Amino acid sequence: MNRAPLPAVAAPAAAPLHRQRRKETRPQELLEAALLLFVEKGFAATRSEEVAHAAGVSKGTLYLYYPSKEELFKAVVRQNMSALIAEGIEMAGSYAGSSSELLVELMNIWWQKVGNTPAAGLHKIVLSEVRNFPELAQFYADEVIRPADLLFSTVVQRGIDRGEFRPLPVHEVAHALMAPMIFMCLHKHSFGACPIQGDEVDPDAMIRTHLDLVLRGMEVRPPAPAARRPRLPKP
Amino acid sequence: MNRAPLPAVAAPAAAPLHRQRRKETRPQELLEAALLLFVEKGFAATRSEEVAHAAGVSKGTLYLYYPSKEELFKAVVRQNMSALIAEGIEMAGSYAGSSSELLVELMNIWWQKVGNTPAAGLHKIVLSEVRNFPELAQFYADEVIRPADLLFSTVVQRGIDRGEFRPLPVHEVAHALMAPMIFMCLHKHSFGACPIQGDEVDPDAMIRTHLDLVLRGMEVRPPAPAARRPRLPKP
Amino acid sequence: MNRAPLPAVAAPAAAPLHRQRRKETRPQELLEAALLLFVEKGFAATRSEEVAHAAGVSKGTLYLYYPSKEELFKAVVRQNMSALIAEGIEMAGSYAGSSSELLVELMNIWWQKVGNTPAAGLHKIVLSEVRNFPELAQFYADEVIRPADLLFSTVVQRGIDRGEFRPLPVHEVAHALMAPMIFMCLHKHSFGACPIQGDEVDPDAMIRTHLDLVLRGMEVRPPAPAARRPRLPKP
Amino acid sequence: MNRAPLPAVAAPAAAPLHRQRRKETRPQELLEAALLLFVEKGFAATRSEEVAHAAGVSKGTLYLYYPSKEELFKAVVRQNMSALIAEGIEMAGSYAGSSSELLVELMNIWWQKVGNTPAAGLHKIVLSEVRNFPELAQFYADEVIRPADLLFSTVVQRGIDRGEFRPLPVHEVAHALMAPMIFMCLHKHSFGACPIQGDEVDPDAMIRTHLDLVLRGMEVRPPAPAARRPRLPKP
DNA sequence: CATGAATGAGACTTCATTCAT
DNA sequence: TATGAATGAAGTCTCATTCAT
Repeated sequence: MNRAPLPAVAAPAAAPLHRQRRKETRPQELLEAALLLFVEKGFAATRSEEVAHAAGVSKGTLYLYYPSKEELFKAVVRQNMSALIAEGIEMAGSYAGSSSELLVELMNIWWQKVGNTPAAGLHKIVLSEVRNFPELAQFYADEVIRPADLLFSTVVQRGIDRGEFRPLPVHEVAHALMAPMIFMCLHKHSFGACPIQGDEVDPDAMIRTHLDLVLRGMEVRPPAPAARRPRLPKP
Repeated sequence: MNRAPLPAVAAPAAAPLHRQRRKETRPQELLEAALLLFVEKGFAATRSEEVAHAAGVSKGTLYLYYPSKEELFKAVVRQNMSALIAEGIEMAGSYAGSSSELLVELMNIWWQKVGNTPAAGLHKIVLSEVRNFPELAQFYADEVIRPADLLFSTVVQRGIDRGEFRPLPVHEVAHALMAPMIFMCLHKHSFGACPIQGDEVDPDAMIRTHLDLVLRGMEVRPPAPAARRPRLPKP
Repeated sequence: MNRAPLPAVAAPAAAPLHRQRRKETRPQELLEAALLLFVEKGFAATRSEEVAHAAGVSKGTLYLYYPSKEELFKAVVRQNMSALIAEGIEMAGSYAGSSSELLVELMNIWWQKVGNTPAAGLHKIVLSEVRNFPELAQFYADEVIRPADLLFSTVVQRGIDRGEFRPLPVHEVAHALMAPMIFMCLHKHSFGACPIQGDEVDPDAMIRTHLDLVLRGMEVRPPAPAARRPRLPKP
Repeated sequence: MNRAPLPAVAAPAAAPLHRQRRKETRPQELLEAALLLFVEKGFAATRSEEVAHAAGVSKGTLYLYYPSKEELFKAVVRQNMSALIAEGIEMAGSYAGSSSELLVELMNIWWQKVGNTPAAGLHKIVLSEVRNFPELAQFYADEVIRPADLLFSTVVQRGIDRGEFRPLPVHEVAHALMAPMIFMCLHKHSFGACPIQGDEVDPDAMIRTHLDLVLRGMEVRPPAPAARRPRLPKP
């Protein structure tokens, strides 16, 4: 594949300072470099030497902190995962406004703090690599999917309880709410990063429309005349 | 990574017809085997010998038809791409019912003929590998994204023109409609394929809910009292 | 250590014949090359590429036949081991002469067929590497040490039974008989292979003397006057 | 190979005396640790960090005393070599008893002071590594083999001169006497250190038998009737 | 003196690709 | 055409050695 002579994605400002000791900050620097490269090129196409170089250290140093490329990968996932969760949880609790507004707020913040962050690319790597790292699947489900599901389900239920939303299957709604957000993350770090003619997707506009549609669709109002409503497929 | 001794994903059903299998179908068989394996393990983790073996031929034969693994990969993408598009286009035109019903129908069929097909996994590989195969980006945009966008945009516009839907930004709506479908495809071929405790997502239920919400959100109806409607974020 | 640019210990007569297919003979050739190199330099100091080169093939080919350097090593031991055993067993049986003569005969043949063979060097590698390959210990004990012990013990017992030898602890005698033989093998492939001033050990003369002494010491004769016999240490 | 996380074979018994341990003894401690580890795992499989750790110092400190692992190895050999020789020489001279008794005494003491000592393992490493350290060969021959040969040859000659032993080739007899001793040392540090089923060799019993046989074989007595003596092989 | 973080040459191993049969 | 043995570039990882602190 592409094999530029060590791109030095984030080459250290001052190269001459060789052999500086920074045991405390090294893991973090390596993790950041690795996140960027894994997201950009995928796990297999990222050489461990590239990661080291991008973090401003030599090949050997990487292995001082992570015993293998696989472990480095998992560490990247774990680190960013925890961050992801922390974000979501801390904002869930005591909200006074309407549930619609809370949802908009949540989505909004999530997009700002996660979706627009390099960590958003994490979804892409995990998606690409779960089959090769089966242990990540459960981890991701426990640490990301379920908590997020819980968060949104709770808010949706709150809206139903308060009479803001019509009765709805909360988990499915939660998924329907999140799916386009995740989708945009994935897009941003795949097609979105390539120079494509005529495919300008504006994430913000898309998300705004998505919320506009779905929130309206959740409102408590008399359904449209039966004749006009299409029959939804049953599995 | 996992390196089972050549799992023979689709071992030649009928070996007895010694090297007399129709040579015309070789490329097709190779592409099918490759699709399955690329989807399952990713591009890099799939060995060309595995593909050959799964297609019932020897390693050398693969190179008789495709000059490299990269070309094989692109051929897989191209072949399945075309199929994807063909499906959608052919049904768009002459539909008599309501636009809502048409959308439901389209989604429905797409899910049947694409989403539930191994070809759906294509999205996953392309997503994972575009950055390593920049040429695929434009190709994918031209062959998949834009046509699909066009298809859905047209139907949405039709609905607006016929007074079924309220005025809406058609492209964004098209994306909002498709995103959860694509998302489900991706999920199915990543997390969905792993044995996870407590993450049972039912694609059909989710999609039904998604359509229910969005179609309702598109309907022409007096908006909710201004006070209750949350302010949507502006970029 | 020494890093000559691929010594080609036994470089193939005709180098130009690249890519000749010899699936049948390859394992044997590799094993022979490996035996020589392992004996000469030890396991760790032998690069797998050297072995391949000495066998006239490329690095990759080695791994077509043996999955790792460790497995290659074990295969070398196993192969030569079996040979060793076969030699010993086949000569044990029906001997008509005196037990002394039989012992001399056995030692003689063993030295011709094993001691003077590259396989003799096997003792050295195994000795050097057992601690790193614990599984070899049992293997070697079962396949080499015990059978050899049995062979010699049987002959010694035969001699005692026939009144040729005085009553003796057969196992200890067996070991005392073999030890100098093994020692010579080890010497031959270590110091013996180095150009040393003033250490000319003549294996044959040494072995002849060893047998002369020990066989005489086993004979049935009135012991020397008690006064002259030294007290042997008791553990 | 085996790569336990630094077993600390001889971890510093008393750590509290912070970096105040007598600097004079450092080299000695390093040599001892190195001897143990080299004997146990071989030269290549012993990491210099392990040696340092076992001696209770850091990796860097090792290099303050020995410029390289090779030099450390040679120092280990040299140091222990001298010890070996010193032992033997000092007792040879003024002995009053019979030569048989002197030999038994020598063997006895050697086994106590060398054979049962970690230094005995030295034979193993040197044997394994001479070919990689050619300079050691001459050194070892000069410092160990020749002096030992001289020592034993002298005693044998003394026995012949005094009419205790029959005329014999003294050097060969010296070798025949030593071989089983060396052999037992080697065994002790290779197979002897592995848990093997059914190969219980008792070094003391074996050595006792060896001496019993050989000393008897050396006695001045009428040879057995010519007819019964086997013809020894001539080279 | 001592430390231990950092380095980088070098070893093992994989696998896409070639080519004699 | 088809095969599969053979190749060798390239990647992962180790560890002897260095050197800033």
